[in-house]
Amino acid sequence: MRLRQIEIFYHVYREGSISSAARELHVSQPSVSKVLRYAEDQLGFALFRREKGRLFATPAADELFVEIEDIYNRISAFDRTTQNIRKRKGGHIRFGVLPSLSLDLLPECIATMRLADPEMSFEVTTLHSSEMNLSLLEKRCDICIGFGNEDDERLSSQRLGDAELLLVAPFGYEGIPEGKVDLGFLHQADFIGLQDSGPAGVLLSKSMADRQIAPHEVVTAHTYHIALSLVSKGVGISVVDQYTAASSSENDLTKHHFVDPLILPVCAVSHRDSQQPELIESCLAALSKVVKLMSSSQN
Amino acid sequence: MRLRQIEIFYHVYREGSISSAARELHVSQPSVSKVLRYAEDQLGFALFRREKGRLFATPAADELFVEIEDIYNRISAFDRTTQNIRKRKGGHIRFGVLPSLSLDLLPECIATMRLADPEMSFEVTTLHSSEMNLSLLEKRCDICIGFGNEDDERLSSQRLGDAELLLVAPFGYEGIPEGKVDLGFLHQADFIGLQDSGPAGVLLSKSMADRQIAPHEVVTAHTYHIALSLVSKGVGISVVDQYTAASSSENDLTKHHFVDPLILPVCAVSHRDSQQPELIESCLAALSKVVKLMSSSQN
DNA sequence: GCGAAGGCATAGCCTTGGTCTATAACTTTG
DNA sequence: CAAAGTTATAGACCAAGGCTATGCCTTCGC
Repeated sequence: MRLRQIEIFYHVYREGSISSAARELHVSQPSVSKVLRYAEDQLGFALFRREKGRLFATPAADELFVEIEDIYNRISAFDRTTQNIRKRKGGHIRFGVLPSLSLDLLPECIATMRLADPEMSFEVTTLHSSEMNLSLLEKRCDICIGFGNEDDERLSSQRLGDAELLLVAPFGYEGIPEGKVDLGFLHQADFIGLQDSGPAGVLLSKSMADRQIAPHEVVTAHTYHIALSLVSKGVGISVVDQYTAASSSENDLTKHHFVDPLILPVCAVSHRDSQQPELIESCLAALSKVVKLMSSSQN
Repeated sequence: MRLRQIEIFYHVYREGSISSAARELHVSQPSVSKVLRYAEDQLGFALFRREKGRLFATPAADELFVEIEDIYNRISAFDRTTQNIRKRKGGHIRFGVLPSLSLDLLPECIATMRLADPEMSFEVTTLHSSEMNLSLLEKRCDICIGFGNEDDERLSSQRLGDAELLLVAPFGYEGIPEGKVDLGFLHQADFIGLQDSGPAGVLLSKSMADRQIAPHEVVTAHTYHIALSLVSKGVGISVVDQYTAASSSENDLTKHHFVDPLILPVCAVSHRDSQQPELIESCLAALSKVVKLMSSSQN
């Protein structure tokens, strides 16, 4: 079936009539009539029964429409994408970024880059650490930003700056010292852990294991949002990176640095043989600048 | 962009070369070359850079491919559907059925109907009670089977038979009487409830509320499978319909009728103005027969 | 360094999908 | 019974997309 035939079937089915489908598509009625008829010939079965000069969908048409509706919507989306590409003046970068960095760090970076070059456009997808490499290799993204390094010959990684893990506790949580907190404070404490938290989780677990610190994990949350909400409700304390902590809208919690800071590299990873190396390069430079600025202003 | 252009772009991108895409598509190389060039002209931007007689995907091509890959897969699926329709000899019925009826009752029905007419073909989707009406009205299904009646002018419902709710308990659960059990047995018992369990849940809650029976709901499960697994592990007791109980692979549990049986109608609902009323009618007759047979053999 | 092999592009030709206008036939409605 | 709506057919036309033949460029092996 040709695309035009799919398009016409879609409209005729929805409108229930050839004439109004033709009006909707801004073509003549015989044109639609002929294409539809031709499509049926090719398919080898009827899509509509003609009765008393009216159309009635056959069971086969009902069945096909279920699939076609979906295809049609995607093609419309695709057409919009081509329009966007055509209208673009400057470069276009597709970011893949950790959910925790998507609310604070990346918007800040994009705002800055847009100031430098208002013609540029951007696209942002949130990804988990484990999805980033594949996404870059399949060229679904141009730059991924996360914690930690790539592990693939075809990718190149650049350290943008550091992210520190902070202790977050409900406001007025008892026993928290002024100033910095020792990691040992977590021992036996009611703790809210994060499932699938990638490099940040690995660093924290490892640091605790080294010193044989074992918190009492009362809840394992699936998102940072839930974890922080639980903290602010007094369920327990937790440890998250500084960007997550900063972007949180919860205000019933306090943030604390550790005596021996837990530092994660914030890295931007990109494909080595990008088709637009200068553009990527300038983005990475801008990102690096913004991250350093944000880190210093936060302390 | 034409469908043929999408197809050709898809293969050229994947193969990385016009010639091998042409071989894959069983057409000549100049043909592919020309269509691709034409597509680029229409789009208004290049999809590939030609360098030293080789092709290199542009960033725009990377971006479009992400969407096209998906569309292409769906069109392939659509083509398979049209092939299936063309090859069909007898009728075709699309069932929408509750998960709990999909493992035992419906397969039995389909087996019986295929014996009666080996030319018929079937399609089965599992749906929740709340989705059935919409699915019928949008003609995504021909017949839906669930507990309870339709509530729409355009649909017609037929009672196939009854389903009884049964008490399921771990093997050797203490205090269960021989023979039938009173609903009051549930009072204060460790109970495994079902979230979103539709008419069955409504009937049970209502019966319990009438008699002020309040079990201690220790777990709320999201699927019958999990609930029955929990029961067999001794976590508590539960109440499910007879078909779910019959289809369960758990063998560490016992099933018990209630003194005052909780009966739900098993109903088949279909669209009033179906395009194949005789077919639907004969299916409903067969369904009704099988359900009655199964009910009697189970008791 | 040169010929062979393989990649892409162009030219010329043909088939067919999809458009139009004009017209006919049939149904429903006033 | 005419008016207005529907679908179908006929004939003309254009462009999308297929083919063969050919040429040019790059890369590879001798």
